[in-house]
Amino acid sequence: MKTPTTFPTVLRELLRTHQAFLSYAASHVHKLDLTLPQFDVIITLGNTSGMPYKKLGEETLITKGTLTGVINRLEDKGLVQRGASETDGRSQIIRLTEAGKSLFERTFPEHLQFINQLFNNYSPEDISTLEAVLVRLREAVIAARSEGGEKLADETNE
Amino acid sequence: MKTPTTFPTVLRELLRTHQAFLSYAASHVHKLDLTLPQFDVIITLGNTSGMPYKKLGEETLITKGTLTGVINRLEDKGLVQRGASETDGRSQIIRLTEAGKSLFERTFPEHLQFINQLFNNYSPEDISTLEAVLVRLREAVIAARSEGGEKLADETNE
DNA sequence: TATTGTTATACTCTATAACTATA
DNA sequence: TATAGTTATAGAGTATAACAATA
Repeated sequence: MKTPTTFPTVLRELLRTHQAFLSYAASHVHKLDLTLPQFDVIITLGNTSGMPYKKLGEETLITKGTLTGVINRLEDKGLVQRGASETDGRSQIIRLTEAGKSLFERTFPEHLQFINQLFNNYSPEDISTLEAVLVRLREAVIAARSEGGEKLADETNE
Repeated sequence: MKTPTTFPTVLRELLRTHQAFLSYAASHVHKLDLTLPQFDVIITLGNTSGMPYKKLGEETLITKGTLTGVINRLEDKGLVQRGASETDGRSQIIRLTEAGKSLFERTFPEHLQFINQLFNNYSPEDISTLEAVLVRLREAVIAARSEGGEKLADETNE
């Protein structure tokens, strides 16, 4: 009698939707010969004039050791490039190359089209509701994460 | 002038929330010495009396070659076990061991508590809205996936 | 012949920690 | 001393294809 009955469904839906979405997104991205993290870097850099390595890691949630490899592969593909920072000798600025920009501009609308298609039968209100809910959800996640999650055990049986 | 302005925000939110959620969920699950796919298998098998290998793969969206490895590792940890099918000599039934059940029962409520915490300041209406939106979203994803995504190119430049 | 699951291969991501070079 | 990024290592997931056993 400890397990609440209100939330399991949302949890399941959230996880399953996640999975379905990620799985489809991955197959979509693979057609571009990119992995999900690689594509993430591309769209994060898209419409910017580049950003420091460190910031890129924070935005994409890719840890620094991993990020080096991801960027290397994108560099090998000619999609991004590293440049020195003007202000900090330790820092690297990562930006899209022309090829990278072109890829971004070609694929981002397509990606939006894909999303668009998913939201086909949603009313504008549905969309703004979803958006609002997602924003709050993310903030809650981030808050929970920075609390270290120790609170979890506290109230487990209530 | 091609990029619509209505959906990018939802897309960003969706992706970022995904990431934040997955990232936190992963760190949460790692405390149990499990990976996300492994935990996925555990909760998929939880509250069931086991299911065929094939069905497990369909539920978790893990492809068969990969699933063998995931199950092997869970078997090494003593959390799941394989059994022969009564009706089909080719088929394997995967179920939780006692240790696996105990883990599930211990951690699932905690997981719910984690989710619960995220939805702390949500009204029941918010939750049912989110849930309904997620269900529709997933259905759309699945529909899009089974269409093979070829439609994507069709209307890309409009 | 088709299907279930395993094996094999090659690549990518992940976490972690040691290391360098700048600050 | 602290920070930015790289390098090294080991483990795990991924896609793909070839394979064995059963249907």
